[in-house]
Amino acid sequence: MGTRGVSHRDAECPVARTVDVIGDRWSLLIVRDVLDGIHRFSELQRNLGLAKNILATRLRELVNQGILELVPAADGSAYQEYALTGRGRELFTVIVALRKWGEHHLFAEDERHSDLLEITSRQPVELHVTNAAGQPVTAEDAFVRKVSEG
Amino acid sequence: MGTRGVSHRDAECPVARTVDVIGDRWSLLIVRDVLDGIHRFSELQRNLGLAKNILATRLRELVNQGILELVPAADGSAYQEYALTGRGRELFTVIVALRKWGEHHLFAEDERHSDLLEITSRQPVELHVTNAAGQPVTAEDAFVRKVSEG
DNA sequence: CCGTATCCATTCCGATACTG
DNA sequence: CAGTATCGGAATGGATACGG
Repeated sequence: MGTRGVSHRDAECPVARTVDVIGDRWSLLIVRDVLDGIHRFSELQRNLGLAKNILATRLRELVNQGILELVPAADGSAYQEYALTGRGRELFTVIVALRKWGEHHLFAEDERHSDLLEITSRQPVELHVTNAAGQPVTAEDAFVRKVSEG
Repeated sequence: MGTRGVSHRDAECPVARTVDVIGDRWSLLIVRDVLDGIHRFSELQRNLGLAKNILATRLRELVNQGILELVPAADGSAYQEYALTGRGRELFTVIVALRKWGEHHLFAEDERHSDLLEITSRQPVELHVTNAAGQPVTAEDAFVRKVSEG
């Protein structure tokens, strides 16, 4: 990631830059796992089921991007573990958006999936696109203003 | 996409399924462009700057996934163009999440980027993760309940 | 436990040429 | 205009062996 660089026309598009940073097959799943409390290399490897060299590469890139950081292990062991930075933690919204879309469109009626719940209420977390007044905004209600259009 | 299949442990995770469907380098950018009103093959190719064969493959997969569909060209020409299905249009929230994160974390202070505005108010669109009462929920306030944990 | 080094297979991508 | 066919190179992924 980050090595390819966004195409010329996409230099000003935040979507393109984000995809360039975390738009591969593993980065978002790693972030998801760390958000879920999986911090150790071996746990990540076991849970994701990918080869160690690939995991090591992705983790290094995520650290380089300032999304993860290495911190002393919480259990007091001699090792380090991976934690989200502030920037990484804010990928929460991206994970939630992916999750909600998948829940709605990639599961059959009778098929069960994991749920993202608020800890206190134990009710599902919601995601809303709104205007400044808090009213819902759909794709049809919005447009992209380019930089050149001031 | 969709050919690799989610790993065994991830079968119940909507995030993993979504990444498996649209988690490559081009699909989300194609969806972004179609959301922005770019519907024709040649326009997509020019705007994204990718080879025609790759674009053709991606478009075919997105159609197979029920995210895009071919419809008669709006300008009355003999050709067809690509339009979002309902399922595809709902990727709007994913695009907004990617955009917002990119705006905040991948642009310097003095660097300009395109903006996503509500048409009527011309104010930036907002994204909120909330509980059922509409109160903000952060990553620390939420947890994933697995299917096995009923 | 947490990686790195190596090797190989597969996939992905870009450029080009071609077709209806 | 909207693709398909082909080819070569690059990136990615997986398995295994090894080291601090």
